[in-house]
Amino acid sequence: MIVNPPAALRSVAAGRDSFAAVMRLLGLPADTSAQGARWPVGCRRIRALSPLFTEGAAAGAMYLVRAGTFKTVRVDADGYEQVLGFAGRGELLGHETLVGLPHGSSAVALEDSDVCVLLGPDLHALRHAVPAFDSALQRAFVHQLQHAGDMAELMNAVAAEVRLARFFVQESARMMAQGQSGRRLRLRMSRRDIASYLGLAHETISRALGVLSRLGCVTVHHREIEITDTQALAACARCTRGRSPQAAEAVRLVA
Amino acid sequence: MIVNPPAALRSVAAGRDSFAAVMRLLGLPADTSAQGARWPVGCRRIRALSPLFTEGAAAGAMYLVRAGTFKTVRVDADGYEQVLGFAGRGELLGHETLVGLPHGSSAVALEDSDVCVLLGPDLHALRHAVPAFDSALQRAFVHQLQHAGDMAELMNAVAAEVRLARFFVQESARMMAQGQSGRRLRLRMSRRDIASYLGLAHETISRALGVLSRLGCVTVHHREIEITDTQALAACARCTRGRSPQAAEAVRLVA
DNA sequence: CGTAGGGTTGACAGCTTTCAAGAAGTGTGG
DNA sequence: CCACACTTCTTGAAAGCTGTCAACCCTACG
Repeated sequence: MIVNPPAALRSVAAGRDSFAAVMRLLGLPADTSAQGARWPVGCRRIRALSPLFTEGAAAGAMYLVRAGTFKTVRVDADGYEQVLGFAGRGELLGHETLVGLPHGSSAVALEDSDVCVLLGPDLHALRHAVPAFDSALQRAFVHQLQHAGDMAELMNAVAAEVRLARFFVQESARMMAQGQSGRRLRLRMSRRDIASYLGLAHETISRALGVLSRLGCVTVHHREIEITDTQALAACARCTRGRSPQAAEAVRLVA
Repeated sequence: MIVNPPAALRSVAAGRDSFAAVMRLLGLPADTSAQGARWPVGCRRIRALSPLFTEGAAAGAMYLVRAGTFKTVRVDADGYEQVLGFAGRGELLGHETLVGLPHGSSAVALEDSDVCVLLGPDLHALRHAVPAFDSALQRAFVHQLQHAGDMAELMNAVAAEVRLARFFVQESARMMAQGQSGRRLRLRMSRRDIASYLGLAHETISRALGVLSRLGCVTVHHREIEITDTQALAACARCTRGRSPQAAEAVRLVA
């Protein structure tokens, strides 16, 4: 059942890891005695700004982020780059592999990153051989589907600061889910990426950052965001329509 | 393995169907001799405007739409109703059931509808017993994940007419995927639902309809939409930033 | 040292939101 | 069958926010 990786994968392989490591990354008990635990899994190192896979290409493997961050993007008919989401440690990329469809989006590394490579054939074999893995896969899918709802929530908010505040809240939650503090966000993506993700112009992101900063919600140093007032940030994120009264005041004071 | 449905389900049951019917709805060959083909499947009839399930409730079953249309909605912290999507014949609802999570959104019938009920325990059993069913489920998940990308595309467009045009294009594609003509769209949802789905005010939907109508892309009669110029509609849907020149002209002529 | 890319800020035009009112369709009860 | 109430849809006008264009600062890098 062990498959030799195709030449394209082997040439960039950065070593091998055991399947047990994959299970750990998926948040499962690392039962090294379980079936398939010793199954060798290929790894790839992707340099910053390099693509892991490209939209439209045949999906030969699914990837599990071991370290680093990726953005998934889709290029519109008129050449506009739409950011669909960001993936960090423990998240899956390339789910199309499971059903033999081509990749629906590209994945680009935002920093030097490491991924585990789950080849298509192995994927099916492991899913049947290791029920816990299958469950984890289903859980990851459901989480991603719920994330789609979160995205709608982001776009639903009309005011720019509200969208940005919701983005920070979601990122903070993601950090905390990984056991980190959640008060400090180190953004790996550019303002332009955030803008594309939130459906705004990148200049608007700058301005919205200024507003949230003036509100006392966050302090901004380049790409380091510190959430100084969780309550205020949450309050700002809560209002769906228009701006929050305080935010309007903060804007008025500058003008 | 056959499970008695809980009383809550039994009380609204609208009959039973065979598992082969489920397979057919999922686009699989109706191999009545296959394992599990005779497995009885409960059905429910949902009246217009009634909920199939509610956000936050424990997910006891997954549902396959046999007839009718549903909208999936999530209520924001401030009470605003966000429409996440629409589901028609052959589409799945309540995927959280697979992993034992509560429903992340509510599903409301837009017209009198029928669904097949796939109870949680049965789901797991069938997935293992019938590989083709498992594959179909994975395929449905991947499709839904790709649909999340389409949604980002919708929200990404800045101009209201462009969003609406993309919505029509997607709806038309969905009709055609079901073997229908795709030129006539019978909208089951209100303007307000479309507005929520597209992240716009419902008044803006009315105005955007007027623009597309004046452009000759579509003709509007209440909730009946006829696509009169597929090319022009696609052209309008294509431009990501701002309005198309023709659309701007159409708006200018009125004023 | 010069270039390139990322980030910030300003000014203006343009589009959407909001508030408001009216028209049109739907359903119920007498 | 009609009248009434109710919801949906449409249209108008003003205010406000974002997009765009532009200039500028800063850092990284060759």
